[in-house]
Amino acid sequence: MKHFIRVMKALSDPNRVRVLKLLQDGELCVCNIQVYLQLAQSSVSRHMKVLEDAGLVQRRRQGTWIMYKLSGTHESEYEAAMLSHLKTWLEDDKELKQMRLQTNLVNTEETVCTV
Amino acid sequence: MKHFIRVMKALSDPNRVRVLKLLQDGELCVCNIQVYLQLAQSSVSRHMKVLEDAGLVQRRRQGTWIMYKLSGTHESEYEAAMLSHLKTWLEDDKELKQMRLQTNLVNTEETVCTV
DNA sequence: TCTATATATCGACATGTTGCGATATACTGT
DNA sequence: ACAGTATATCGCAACATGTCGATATATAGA
Repeated sequence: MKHFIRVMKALSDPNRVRVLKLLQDGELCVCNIQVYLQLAQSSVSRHMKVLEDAGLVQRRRQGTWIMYKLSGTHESEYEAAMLSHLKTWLEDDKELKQMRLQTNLVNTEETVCTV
Repeated sequence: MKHFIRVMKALSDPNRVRVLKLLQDGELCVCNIQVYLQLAQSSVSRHMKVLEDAGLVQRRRQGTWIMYKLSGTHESEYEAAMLSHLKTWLEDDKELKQMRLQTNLVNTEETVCTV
């Protein structure tokens, strides 16, 4: 029950859902995510910790960057199922579409973490 | 997005998840749910409102009782998918098992809303 | 209409969450 | 070792949530 609640809580915040949708297009570092969410760096960092604790994202260090991606291995079936659903859910969301267009732009600029 | 968040928030509280698991065994009125959750009546009532607003449960009045059951028709795919998952999820939870055993007991006593 | 029962709503309080800026930590390159 | 960059953590304020008791509302039956 505890872990299920943790996953549901992680998915209960719009900004965290936005991150998960962004990560569907590929790995991102905190500094990039910050640009899309328009939040303070400390806020983004905390959201990412919540997502990681829920088993929804994985991190790896690449120099000074921390790269986040959707979790591939799953502690429980909850994360796997929810990440799978999110691939199709919210695809029509205008705000998310707009945000992900920006993702593509940033990914082609030199500011991206192309490691 | 708004509705998705509403569903996730509704599922982010252990007591509300307990209610949904209880309702898998059949319709229940607030007074019965109150017994299982061991909460004040006003608290149960508010939890039920959250679940209803999320489209997860349906209510019908039967005299002075309000009978709640898992929602059959769904405004969005989120509720349907989550209710479907919950049928198999958390089935091994000891605390939930214990609670649902009590359900069976209560359902055979005259205290039940056998309408 | 009056009483009893079931449920919903209100107000208050404690706790949890989200946001921020400031600061600490970790790594890179010089 | 030092400076620069990226990320995490801390402390605080604002807001949301969960709980309760008290009260309001709705229905059934006398």
